[in-house]
Amino acid sequence: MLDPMETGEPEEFDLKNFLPYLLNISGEVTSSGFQTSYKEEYGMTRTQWRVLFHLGRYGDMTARDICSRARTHKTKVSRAVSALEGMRFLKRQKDQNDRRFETLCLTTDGDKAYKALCRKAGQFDSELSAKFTPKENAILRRCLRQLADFD
Amino acid sequence: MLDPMETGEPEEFDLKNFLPYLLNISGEVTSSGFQTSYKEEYGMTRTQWRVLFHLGRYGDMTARDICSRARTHKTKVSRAVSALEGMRFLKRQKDQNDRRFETLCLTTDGDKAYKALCRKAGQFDSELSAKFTPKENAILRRCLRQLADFD
DNA sequence: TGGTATTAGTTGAAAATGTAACTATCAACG
DNA sequence: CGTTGATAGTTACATTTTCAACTAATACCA
Repeated sequence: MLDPMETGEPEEFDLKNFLPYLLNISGEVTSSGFQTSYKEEYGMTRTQWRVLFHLGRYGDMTARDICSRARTHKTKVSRAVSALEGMRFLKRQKDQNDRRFETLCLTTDGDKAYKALCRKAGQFDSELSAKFTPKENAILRRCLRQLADFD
Repeated sequence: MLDPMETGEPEEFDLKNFLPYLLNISGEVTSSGFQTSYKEEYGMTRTQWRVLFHLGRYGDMTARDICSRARTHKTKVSRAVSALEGMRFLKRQKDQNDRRFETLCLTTDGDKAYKALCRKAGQFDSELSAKFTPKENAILRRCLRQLADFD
């Protein structure tokens, strides 16, 4: 395992501090715990959860809006929308001015599911937040929003 | 971005501050940028990258070790190991004392790939770190390690 | 007009992942 | 021994995601 091209490179790189890796692992760990609450009860995937929450939280919008707000690819959103439509959680409405668009809006059932999951999400987030001080929480979230290109 | 809709409902939950969501989005955004460097050049997936880096950074170990250190499911690791073996980036060696185990170790090619990608990763991480102050970086990484159940 | 480029969204095939069951090896205990 | 149970790793099958076309509607511009 000796490498003749070794140029005395300092081996300072530490995987456990590499941000993309850390973000993915912590994202998987935290999400997989929370996911059971909607997967078992509603048979929903993570992407479907995202779409539901965007509509529930920010009101009616197009698939394109969800794509850009959630930095999610349009095929993922398209399929999630179809699935949620099949569950009768949302409806589509063609824009009469520009018929390429369709506005998505939650049905009563969809809104009910959103509100129920919203409570669970709030509780789950509180448990996670409890691990840190208010200041750490603020910094953590601000950094993450910046990395996610939010704001 | 628009603020919460004050339509009457007490809407305290904010998606953009929900930790699992934030972690996933920021993880996807940061990883997808970095991923091109190993996907195009080595045809490697994210899981394969993980396995390669664990062996490169921490030395020979079993698949089980990688599973627990990277919090990755054993089927993912198993397939990544097979793929990396097919690329001649690693070899397996049955443990003579307990033949259920096999120790994985990088080949010369695997180590070369690791070192090349290591430089890119270090550079990439520096660019990300530059967005924050040293203190923010320290807090961010410490929080993430804790969420990931590291240490 | 008409031709070209964009944009919103869908679809099919290939790749990756998740889940559960499977093989093989070893340990513990009668 | 032999049975039971645990552990390392693989495999089969279903689901999800990715990637590259694709349709349909609109915008731009000569």
